[in-house]
Amino acid sequence: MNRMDPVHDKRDAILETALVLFTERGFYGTPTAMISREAGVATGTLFFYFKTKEELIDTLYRQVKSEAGAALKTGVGEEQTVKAKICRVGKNAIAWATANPGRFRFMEQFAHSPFVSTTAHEVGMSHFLFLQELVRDGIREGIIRDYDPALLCSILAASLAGISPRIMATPDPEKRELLGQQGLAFLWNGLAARPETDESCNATGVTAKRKGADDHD
Amino acid sequence: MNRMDPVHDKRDAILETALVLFTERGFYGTPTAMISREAGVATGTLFFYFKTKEELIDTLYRQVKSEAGAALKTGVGEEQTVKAKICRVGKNAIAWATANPGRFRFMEQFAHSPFVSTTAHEVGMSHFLFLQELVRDGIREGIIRDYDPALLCSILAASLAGISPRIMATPDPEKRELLGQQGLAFLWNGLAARPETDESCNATGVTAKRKGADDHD
DNA sequence: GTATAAATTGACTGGTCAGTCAGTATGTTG
DNA sequence: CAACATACTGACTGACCAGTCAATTTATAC
Repeated sequence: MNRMDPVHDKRDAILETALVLFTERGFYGTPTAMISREAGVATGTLFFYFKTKEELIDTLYRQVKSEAGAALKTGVGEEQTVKAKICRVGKNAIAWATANPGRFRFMEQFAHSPFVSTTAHEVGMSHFLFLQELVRDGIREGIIRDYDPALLCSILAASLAGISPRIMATPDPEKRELLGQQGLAFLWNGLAARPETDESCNATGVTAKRKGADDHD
Repeated sequence: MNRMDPVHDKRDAILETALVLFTERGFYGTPTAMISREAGVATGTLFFYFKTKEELIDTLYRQVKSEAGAALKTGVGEEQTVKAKICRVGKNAIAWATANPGRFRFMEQFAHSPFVSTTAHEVGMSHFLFLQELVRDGIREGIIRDYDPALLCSILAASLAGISPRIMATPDPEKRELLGQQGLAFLWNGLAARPETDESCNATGVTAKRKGADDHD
């Protein structure tokens, strides 16, 4: 009986419920009794699977980070150029956040929180190291500015985290598409050694139109 | 006796202590008794100035956000062009975060936290609305890409928040300066309708060198 | 079927903590 | 001085909650 065993309905229910409640009410704002009740299990069951409440949120954080990292990587291997690869990652990021708003908000909230252990934060980071490699490749090829790769990655990650909520809050799918294109165009032009005046990521179909839906707000 | 009265040593001590403890240990992780003890006042005094613990963190959040907003604005009026103004804001942001790491981390941690009331979050946002106006001006002048201004501001804010910790973690002042220049160059090229290949913000002395200190890490 | 282990239950407890309150000190005003 | 208000104190309390544990059910092995 180990973690690989796929039949742990109650364990999964606890994790899923905790994700929602922690995001809505915070860590200490959510009693373990509430988690177990909502998950439909007894209080003891929670502590059977997770020694402490901290271990629960740590597991959750690791899981979500790992999922997100995997989501960002999908299809990157198929792309030929560094630019296309990075655009793919960007699109993946926005798509993942949009499809998993709960998980995205959980990460957002606990990314800088002291409830999650330092090691969990470090393990979480490790899933995004491939981005740094990608940036280094781009610099080597002369297609990305010769700036500090770690800095570029931080900006990239932070920007994607900044773009996503804006897109998630937009109901109209066309407007969403447009915002996504604009956001990615911004990022690519920030990175690019030879930035383009009017379009970006067009090889993969992401061409940021001037307008489209339109200025409001 | 009101909030304008400058002599409230104990109130100030409570706020300052709470800022540090909340950042280090989280909201529910910090008992009010610990705050009052560390601040050198009685438990009752804390509840004399703040009806509840929530009111304390709300006040704190508003105060820090307002301080940060004011810091970003300094000297912007003196600058002539939109580009110079935006670069000024960027430099101000990095300088403020570096000079006030405690406050920066507090904002970072509680920006997405449910402990801070919705209205406090809204009031906090309002201090940064001038940035959006700046971006609109730039678009009108044709110097900034005609993208959604709110989106551009979100990216700008998120990126600055992403750059700052990296710079704060760099001990060597020269390297710091370089990273700051690179970060601002990234942002400007993301925004600019006519991006520059090799430099940015040079009017105000922020020219991002190719290398300088160097790749390590 | 019997034995052994894993999974699950929920009443219970020991400790913690936000907030109270009755009282004291420190002005301020007439 | 008396009367009144503000500032401040710290022991106390009622509620709440993480984690325990003895007992029960379910699954697996022989």
